[in-house]
Amino acid sequence: MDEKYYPEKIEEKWQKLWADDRAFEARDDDERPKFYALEMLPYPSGFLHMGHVRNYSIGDALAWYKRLRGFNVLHPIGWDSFGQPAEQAAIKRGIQPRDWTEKNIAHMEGQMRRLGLSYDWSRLIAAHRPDYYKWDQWFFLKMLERGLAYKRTSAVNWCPKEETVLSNEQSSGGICWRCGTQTTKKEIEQWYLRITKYAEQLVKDIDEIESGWPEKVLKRQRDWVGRSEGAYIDFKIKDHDEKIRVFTTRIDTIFGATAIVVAAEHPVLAKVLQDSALKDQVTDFAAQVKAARAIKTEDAAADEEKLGINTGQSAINPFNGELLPIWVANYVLMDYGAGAVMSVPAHDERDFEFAQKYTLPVRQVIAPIVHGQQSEPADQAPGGDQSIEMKNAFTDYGVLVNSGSWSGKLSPDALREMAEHAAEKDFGGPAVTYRLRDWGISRQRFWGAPIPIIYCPDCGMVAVPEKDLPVLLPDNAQFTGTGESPLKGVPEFVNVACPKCGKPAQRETDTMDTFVDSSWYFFRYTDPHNESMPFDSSIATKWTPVDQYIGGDSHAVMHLIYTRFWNKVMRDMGLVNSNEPVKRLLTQGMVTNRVEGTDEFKAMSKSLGNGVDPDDMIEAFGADATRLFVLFAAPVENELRWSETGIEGAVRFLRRVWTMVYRWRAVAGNADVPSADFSDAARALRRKTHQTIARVTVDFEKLDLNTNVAALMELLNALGDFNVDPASASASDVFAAREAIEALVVMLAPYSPHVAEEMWEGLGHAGGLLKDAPWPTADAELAKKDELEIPVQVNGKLRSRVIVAPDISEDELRTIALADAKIQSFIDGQKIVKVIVVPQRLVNVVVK
RNA sequence: GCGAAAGUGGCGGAAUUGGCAGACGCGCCAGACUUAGGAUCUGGUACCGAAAGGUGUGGGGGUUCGAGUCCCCCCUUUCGCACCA
Repeated sequence: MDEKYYPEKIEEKWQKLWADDRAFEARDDDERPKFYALEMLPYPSGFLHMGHVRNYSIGDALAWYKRLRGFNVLHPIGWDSFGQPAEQAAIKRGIQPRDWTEKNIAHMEGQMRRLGLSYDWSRLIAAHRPDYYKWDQWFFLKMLERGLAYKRTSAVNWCPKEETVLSNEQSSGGICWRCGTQTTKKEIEQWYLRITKYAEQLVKDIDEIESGWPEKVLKRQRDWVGRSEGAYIDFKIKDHDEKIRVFTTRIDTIFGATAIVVAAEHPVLAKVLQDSALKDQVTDFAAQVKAARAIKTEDAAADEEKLGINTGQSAINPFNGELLPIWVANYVLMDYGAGAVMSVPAHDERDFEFAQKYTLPVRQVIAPIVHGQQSEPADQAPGGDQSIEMKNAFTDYGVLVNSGSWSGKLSPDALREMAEHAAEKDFGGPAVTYRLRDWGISRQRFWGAPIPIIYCPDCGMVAVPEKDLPVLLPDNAQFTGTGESPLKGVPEFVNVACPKCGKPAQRETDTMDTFVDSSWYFFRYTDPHNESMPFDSSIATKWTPVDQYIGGDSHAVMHLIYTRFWNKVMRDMGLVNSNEPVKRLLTQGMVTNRVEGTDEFKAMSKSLGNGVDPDDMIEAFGADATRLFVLFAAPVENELRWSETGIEGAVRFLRRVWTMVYRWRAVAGNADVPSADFSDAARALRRKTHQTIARVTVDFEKLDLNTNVAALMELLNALGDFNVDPASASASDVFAAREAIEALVVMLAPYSPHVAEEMWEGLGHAGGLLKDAPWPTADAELAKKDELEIPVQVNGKLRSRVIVAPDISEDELRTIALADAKIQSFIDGQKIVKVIVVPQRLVNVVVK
């Protein structure tokens, strides 16, 4: 240990020692309790950014902490290395995605190592390497066997000029991002995974993770699945054999239905319109709606004017036999519920708006409950059924009116009983719908795992046999940027013998969505070199579920719902035991920086020019200070505003710790508890030491890392206040200082591991690594104060403080407080109404 | 439009969950050491006031001996959802 702190020197030293020692490799046969700390695996874009640094600093601090607490810690890292940017780079620069990706990985891995992150590098994985994506393909085949993977045609965004498929983002506003042509929808065949089969579990099992996941993420998961309880009702169509099925969550309002409205795509239209005079008109309208929808961005939909047309046909309300006109309208969607609704203008805002526009009758059938009593509907005689004036739809629950024999019932009862009635009479019944759609995984792209399917002219669609996996991506694809899968242009890839009959056949040229790779990667970490299975079930069961997962909340829906789905599939395959893959989730906040020339803080980005390069920070301040600052500057879930002066403060702190350790290093050797009494100053220091240990330990469990660092700073300040010269210190003073310093160094390790290791060595612990040191233990007795300063209030205002023994009785405390001269002067002749004594806390004298 | 969360010094943020508001750091001010200081160290720093004291956690009301914390209304900001029947 040098006299001065030179980050670059010691950081390199310890990184090398850790690597040589393979210090952070987890062992499957370690008997200690396990802890799985995981950060979301990065995309190898080329450079680490500050968001990564924050993410990994949090994860690494936790991994270090758990290691020091005696856990067998698994802390792995890998690369989400399939995906679009590699293909874009290939198109732009005429290089192969593989070369671009590998180069980026090499560079970013160097950056990670310079940060000194304590990963188990022996478990590194990368999605684009065949030993990984082989198992994507294997899982696909297993899902195919289980009926969980299937192919169907569906509408995608299509640019008619370039003849290519576009993602939603690429056709934003209905305009092709490259050529500006108006895009259309096109039906193409795509592979899907049947995630909807798990919709119910994806909602229900939230109970299991409720305590460990952020509320807002759980809400978004629930919303995404969109479970909705209600009822189906079949409306017979007059003069036809057809029925229209409707889904509603408000069957209690069915007597208020004044129309049936169906989606433009509804198949029943063709049937009921066959002989209708209105056929052409309605068909034209439906076509217009479909065309408009194809070019609409999704967020514009809600603002769109409601449009409809009467088909001239009628449906029969099974509850009262009433005839309802059948309309087609743009606000009814084919892909939700049944693609048709009963329109109840009085009690649904959308139906109300629609009814106003087309002057459909509004009939109130739910009355609000006022003071526990039913009130009569306004402007309407009891029992009447005429259309009435309403200013808004009344959408709350209430009491049924104008609803035949159901009148007088409360909405919640009516919902249940009317659905049961529909079931008994066989025209409907209780039903649950979900917004969740099956997961389309086909991509007409090169840089992904090939879908292991072969099309044979004789045998049809044939799964690639397991023994033939992996289906390798070729090395020589051409990237034209037309949007066609580049694999189509590689005959060696496409042309293959049919595995069944041996005749010439063709491979599927679509590749998988990269979310497939990231759905199960953290299971692969548990057994990354397995050549016969994605992972050994018993090993994965030992390590999973993940104890703490850390990442950005941009993945609150997609990735996390896919990985929860995948976990459940793997459970049903017998590969894992748990229902949920992740016990605790932390969504860390963004790292922002001032945008040049403004007062605004925005996420660091190249285009805004407000990015900060981690390498520059490491060079200027060291990895330890960079990491420390990132964790100290804000609570982990908050936005983190970058500050150059802030990071200087972190360096300053580390330097002061260093100086303190250096001062005491020589005399800090004796670990025996001295027989002589501790001075007041030494007792105060020990109190602070033990209070800090207790506080840091609690805060770590809550991941309150910013207050944790503050506690360490306080401990250093207390050491500064302990104004004793090491050269002439008594044995008890040396002991107290040593205790504080060693605790400080060990507790600093999760934040700034290099400097902590160096100081630990400087304190005479040469030979062993700090990671094997024991976490300090808080002694509650030593942490106790030997006197308390109790605030004394008069009428709730602070007027004085008294110093008392911690074990003072309530009566004594009251007496001492009342005897206080200042308090006396404030009471001064007034009558004492009562005295509130909160033991250990405060006294409040109430006077009048 | 609907829903949720959050508003605390010049700034990032603390506050044992109803009990001393502003821990810790940044910044700023003063001093020391220095040829020098964008280094280091010491002290100060919510606001008003010379002081006694008063005021203070977005605004207004309420509950309570006591409210940053609980309840009601309003304002602002951020995020999420967006015709989901």
